[in-house]
Amino acid sequence: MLVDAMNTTRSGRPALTRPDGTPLRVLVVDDDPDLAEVLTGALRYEGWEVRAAGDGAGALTAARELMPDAVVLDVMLPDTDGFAVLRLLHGVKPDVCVLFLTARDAVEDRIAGITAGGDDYVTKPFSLEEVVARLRGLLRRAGMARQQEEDGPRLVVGDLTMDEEAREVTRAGELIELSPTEFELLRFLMRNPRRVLSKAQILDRVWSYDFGGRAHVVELYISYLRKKVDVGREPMIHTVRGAGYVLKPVTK
Amino acid sequence: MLVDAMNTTRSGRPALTRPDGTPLRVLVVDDDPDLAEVLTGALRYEGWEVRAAGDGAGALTAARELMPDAVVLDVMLPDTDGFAVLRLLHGVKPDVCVLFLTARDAVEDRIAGITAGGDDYVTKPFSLEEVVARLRGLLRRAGMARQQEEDGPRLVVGDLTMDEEAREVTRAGELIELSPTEFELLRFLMRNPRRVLSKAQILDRVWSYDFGGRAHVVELYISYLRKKVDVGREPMIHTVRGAGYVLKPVTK
DNA sequence: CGAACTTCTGAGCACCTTCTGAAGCGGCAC
DNA sequence: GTGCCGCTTCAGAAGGTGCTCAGAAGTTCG
Repeated sequence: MLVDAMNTTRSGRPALTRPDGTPLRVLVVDDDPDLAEVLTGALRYEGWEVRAAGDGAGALTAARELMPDAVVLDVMLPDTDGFAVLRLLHGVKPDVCVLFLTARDAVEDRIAGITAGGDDYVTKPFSLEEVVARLRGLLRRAGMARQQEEDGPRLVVGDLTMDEEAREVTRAGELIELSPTEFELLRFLMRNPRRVLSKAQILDRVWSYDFGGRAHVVELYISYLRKKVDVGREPMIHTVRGAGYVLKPVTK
Repeated sequence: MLVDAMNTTRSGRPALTRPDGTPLRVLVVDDDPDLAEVLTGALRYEGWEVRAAGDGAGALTAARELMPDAVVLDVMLPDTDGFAVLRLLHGVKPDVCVLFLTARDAVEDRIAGITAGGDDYVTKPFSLEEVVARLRGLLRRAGMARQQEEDGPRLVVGDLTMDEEAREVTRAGELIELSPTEFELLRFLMRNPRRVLSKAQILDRVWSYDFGGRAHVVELYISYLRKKVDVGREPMIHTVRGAGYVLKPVTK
């Protein structure tokens, strides 16, 4: 029963689970407590079991207890560097997936080789949608996740489809080209179909956590999306005045 | 079921397996822990079962436990040299394949003698694509691997084909001449069709692990490839702004 | 030893993306 | 009907990304 409750995200969506149906286990390692808190919250929202640690030593202890399927790991830690932690983690659990967090201007330094093993990284500042999407991708490719949806890495709402790996979006079979932000916004909408999403919610999920701008950008990007997704067709993106936006399959 | 899950690489590609369908077993022997870690990760990503050792003694112990199909062996080890280890390994498992890792200026004549026996070598610094490709070739030639794909050492995407052994590439039947780096880049793309590959991923996989340069070279080599592969034809190499590159068969 | 090739760097350019501000539109309340 | 508020759209600035060219340095091969 407990397991059953944890099989569902707090948002009501079916959760991505381990093959045996229990929740995926994720360890968050970052020395910034605020950031760790935000990440932890977002991953719990996905229906996953999450623990946090603030340094390499704590990460190792936590990993031994939790035996996580994946680790979200800041490259810059107070006591050690990410590469050493990676080695230790692989010692604890050889098949663990790792998503590195790294500063934008530090991209070049020690990322070399990290993506080679199938692991991935995200540069700060990042959006929560991106972190979650990367993590889902990692877990799916590693065979650690059981796909509850039918067709894997493909999102489908009505005649609108999104292949996350190929980064391909089609409506009624027609290919649609999207900029990175447009793509992420649409992904968020498609992962929450028929649910009204407020501008604040969208801003929190799709834009980086340090974005100072206003909700106006959301309106702007919705209009961009409509031009590419809805133009000349029955609209799927709807405005709910005073509440937000919804993506719905066309009903007749 | 477990075996079945392991028959697939983490990237979703069908794995090269042992004749009985279980994962190939590879032992990595190198005294540089970072390098061993990267190699281990890359080989696991191929869907193989991997163990690592840091010296000759460790290698022997690990070999007795794992009974590997292949060994990736650094010629320079702290306690002994690779050739002595090789003799010991042959004592444990006479038919084991060996891929030597050697410094560029090392004694080439001794290596040459070894390769006559069917084994192979790669000079440091190497790219992971090269190590993986050599290993696949070794295992295939030794009859230790069952090819899950139909036609063995030949990659096909749309009307583009690559014979890895002959180093021959054709598009629509026409022969295309490529430089070594161009060839390896295209191989990586062809082994991951319809998947967006980031520049960092490409850099990690196709360029040597000690390459300090920037992602700019990837753009440059993509442009070289386009000139040879896509020129005057329907393009197969596509740029996904802000994400990376994809190789796709032409769709109409 | 020289020629051809391969690899990589740097600079310049064009285009794309993102975001701001301002004007326009439309529904809803009064 | 009128005015207000929320949403939409336009136009443009600023910065970023990717492509290409030219050339330097290193390598291979005859």
